[in-house]
Formats: sequence, C-alpha cells, structure tokens
Amino acid sequence: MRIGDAAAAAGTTPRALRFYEQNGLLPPPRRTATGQREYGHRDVARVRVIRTLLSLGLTVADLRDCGDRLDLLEDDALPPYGGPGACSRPSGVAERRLAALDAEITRLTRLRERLAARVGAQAQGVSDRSRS
Amino acid sequence: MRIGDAAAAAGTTPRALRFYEQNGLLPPPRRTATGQREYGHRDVARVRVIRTLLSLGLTVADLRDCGDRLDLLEDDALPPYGGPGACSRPSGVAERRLAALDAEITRLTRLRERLAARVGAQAQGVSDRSRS
DNA sequence: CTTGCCTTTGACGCATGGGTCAAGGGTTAG
DNA sequence: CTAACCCTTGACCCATGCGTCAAAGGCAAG
Repeated sequence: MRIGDAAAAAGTTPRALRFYEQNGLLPPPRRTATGQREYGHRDVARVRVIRTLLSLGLTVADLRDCGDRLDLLEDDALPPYGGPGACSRPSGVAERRLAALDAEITRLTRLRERLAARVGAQAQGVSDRSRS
Repeated sequence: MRIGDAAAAAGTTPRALRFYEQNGLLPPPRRTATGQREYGHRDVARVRVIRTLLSLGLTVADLRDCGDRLDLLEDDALPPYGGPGACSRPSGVAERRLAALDAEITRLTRLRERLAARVGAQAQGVSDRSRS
C-alpha cells in the first residue's frame, strides 16, 4: 500500500501522513527500492487513532509525548475506569490537555462576561447552553 | 511626542503602535520634517482603548471594521443600554465577537466532555467553575 | 516509448499580535 | 563633534495542522 491509498483508507491525505511521520506520531514506514513509502493495515489503524485523538483536542506535541504508547488512549484499549490502578495513562497527557481545556474555557468565559457587560445584558446563557 | 514616549504612555511598545497603524486601527500620525511620527494625547487615549478592546477578545479585524467609531465601544461612551435605540453599536462587531466566543466556548466544552469520557469521570466541574 | 497519475523532498502560506534583528539616519547632551 | 540613544522601513520568528506549489523521479497501461 503506498501513501495515497493508505491516506485514503485512513480518511486523510498523503500530506497529513508525511506530517505525522515528520512529527514523530507515525513510525517511518519501510520503503520500496525506489524510496516510496509502504504502509500496512497497522499503520492505517494508527493513523485513525491519531486523527481521533487530534479531533479530541489533543495536540501533535501531546501525541508525540505519548511515544509508542499512543494506543493506550485508543477507543477500546481500556474501559474509562477499571479500578484503583487503571488511572495510569501515558504521561498524564490527557489530563494535562483536560486542564488546558479547562483553563481556556474559563478564560473565554470570563472574556465573554466582560464583553457582554459592555454590549448590554442580553444573552447570558452560554454556560447553560454549554451544558446542553 | 515621538513613538517611544507615546508607546510608554499607553503602556505598550513602538512596534505595537506601528502595527496598529499598519492595520488601520490607528490613524497615520503627522510626521516631523525628517519623517518621525508625532503623537498627541488623543492618540495615546485611542491606543489605550484599542488595548482594552483587544484584551476583551476583540480582534484586530473587528476593530478595523469599526473604523473611526472605535470610541463608541469605549468605557464611558454610553451606558450599557440607554433605551430603545441605544443598541446601534458600530457594525454589530461586539455582538459578532460575542457569538464567536459563545461558539468557541461551546466547542471546547464539548471537546472537554468527550476527552473526559475517555480519561475517566473525574473533574466534571468546568461549567460550574466557569460560573465562578 | 509515451502518457498520466503517484510519489519524493523542500519551502512557503494561513491567522494572531506583535517580538526581534538589521541597516541606516535623526536627535540631543556633553 | 561625537557618543548614545531613538527612529525609520523591511523582513523573518513564534505555534497549529496541515494545504498547496514546485521540481523531479516512479509506475502501470496502451
């Protein structure tokens, strides 16, 4: 499988695959004699995991910090909480990202409040709407 | 008053003033015979307003869209709601930014929920904390 | 062999709000 | 006059996740 097909199979582009490789998210695949990248099903699966985690708000740096244990964050790897030892997620990456998300949400919410105070008192229901 | 003093008076840097000028937030000031920018108190005041509005989450583009009526968003310009006509804020810039903030907050909150669902069920209190 | 699509690497673009450096000229105190 | 600091414009830098273009070579079908 060359890069175009692998990318299509994973629902993305060749550019993205090379980008992941350059940034240490994807191990360098073997090459054909002429230097073209050759991927297998495992690679495609890993790319899917990468995309899922990125879409969850993790950054490239987060996933790079995970190293090869990226899979530990995967969908079916572990149930959310398996008992008093299952919390040992790789590097606490997800926890750090959660904290960063919390900080950003708090910052934006404060901003919204201050801006709203100037514009007028309409539409204060952000927090409520965010609870959906 | 040359750029360095004006910048200091407004609590920022010469670079920022030139940046604001290039981006249409600050009118081009008159120049000395040798081309150096000359600022007055009005300019300094305007820079302060610009910085306040930027710190409130408005973008440079927002303020540019406001044109010269930037002052209408200023602290003491109008009381928040002066009656059935006072809502006519310049270009609805603030309202649009408010909506954008809401959208971003909602997006991040959803992200947080999804990420938290993977990591475990701890620390769900973002919305609550954001209510402060 | 040729055509046409696929792949390679490298480099620039985007949006944000300036920071920082460079090369050259102004200004002012001593 | 000169040192020392200020100002001028222009251009590259930061982080993010790739998109896009470019030049050049690979690969399979006709």
